[in-house]
Amino acid sequence: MGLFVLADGKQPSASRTSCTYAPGGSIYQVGSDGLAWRVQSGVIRLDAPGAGDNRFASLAIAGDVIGCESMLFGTYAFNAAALTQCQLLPWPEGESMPTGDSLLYSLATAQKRAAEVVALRGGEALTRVVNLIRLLADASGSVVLPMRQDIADITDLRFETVSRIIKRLERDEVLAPAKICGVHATRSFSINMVGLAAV
Amino acid sequence: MGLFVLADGKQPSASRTSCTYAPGGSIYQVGSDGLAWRVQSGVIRLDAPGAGDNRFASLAIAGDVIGCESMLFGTYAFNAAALTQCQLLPWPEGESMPTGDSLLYSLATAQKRAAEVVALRGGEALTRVVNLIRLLADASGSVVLPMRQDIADITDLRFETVSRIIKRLERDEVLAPAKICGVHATRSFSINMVGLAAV
DNA sequence: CGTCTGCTTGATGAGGCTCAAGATCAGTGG
DNA sequence: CCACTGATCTTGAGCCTCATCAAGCAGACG
Repeated sequence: MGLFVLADGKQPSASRTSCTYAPGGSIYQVGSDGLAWRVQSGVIRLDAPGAGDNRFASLAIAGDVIGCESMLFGTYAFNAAALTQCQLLPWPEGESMPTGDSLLYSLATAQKRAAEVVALRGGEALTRVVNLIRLLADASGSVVLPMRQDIADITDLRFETVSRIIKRLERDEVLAPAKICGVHATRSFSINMVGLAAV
Repeated sequence: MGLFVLADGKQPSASRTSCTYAPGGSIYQVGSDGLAWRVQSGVIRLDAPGAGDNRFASLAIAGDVIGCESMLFGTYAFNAAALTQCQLLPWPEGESMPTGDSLLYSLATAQKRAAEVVALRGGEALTRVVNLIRLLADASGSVVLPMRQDIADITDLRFETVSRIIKRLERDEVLAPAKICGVHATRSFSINMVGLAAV
């Protein structure tokens, strides 16, 4: 945890540097005002506020832009929370307004991401969890997962079911626990890519 | 396929007028090039092409912009098909490039729609179908539904399950069949709003 | 040490899937 | 108008996946 750890949602003093959030930290709340952000790393959960509860609405990962509705309406339309450690950069960079191309790119990315999230909520339970792992894995074959309950919210399963599936993937040697300093031991894995493809 | 070929083969009279598609008609295919469109009325299904099959990716209804990725990449990223009779207008209107505000608005709308579609794939079967009906109903309390199979793809249920649920809503007098000329008799309903709210 | 949060695991059963048969609907041609 | 045809919708019976409930375990932290 360094200079820009902001699990409480406060804004950094230097507005053009990236900000880091710890797992579970709230990034912004629906109805409040603030900047739009580009995700540099990590996984962010967007929720639509329901009657008292938070309904999972979407996922944002590296490259996605979140909170841009505040540029149009003045306030955020979702709650955003960090599921893993993540870094955000104010968006757009260097200008007060985004260019047309930049916006178009964000729109296309948002639609692609939405399609992926929709796919995570269909088909068998095992497939859903495996597809989420694929989405969150980095190129080097390691992955830091959100909590079981968050995975359950994303995939519309129960956390017990998610736990059983991940444990099964461990036993089948598709996932191998990989200790990363500061990350809960049950959430960081190295992936057997061949095994994952075979599932 | 030409830009203005309608599902029934007719051509529109002028290029800036809206174009109509019949239920089941293909609007565009992934990889082909063409304009972006704003949906004026009706329901459109976007699919991500999989291995031979079409995986449901998202839904577009009145007000949504579809196909804008072609403005950036030159080709469409999804297959689009009409689920009910629908009208499209080339987008942006009157200009060669959309304004920043127009794009921002489309981005915000897309994210809101994505959250709604995600919600349609979680919770109990009855809730999912009822929420889809709410989404598609017009202000006057009538609704034209897609085919059972398309509803099943959207909600990640089986078409038999969807059929049972809609029939149950009819028996509970939440939905009343409403004959509309040219629409399949099993897809057009008037809604008992009080009954629907009570489900 | 106790407490709290998150994870694992077992037993049980209900909701929705599967398979199968028939009914209805819309279009076509006699 | 009617018969025919293919597509769509309805309904039943049986079964399986996953939800539910419950108990215990593992780390983190004061």
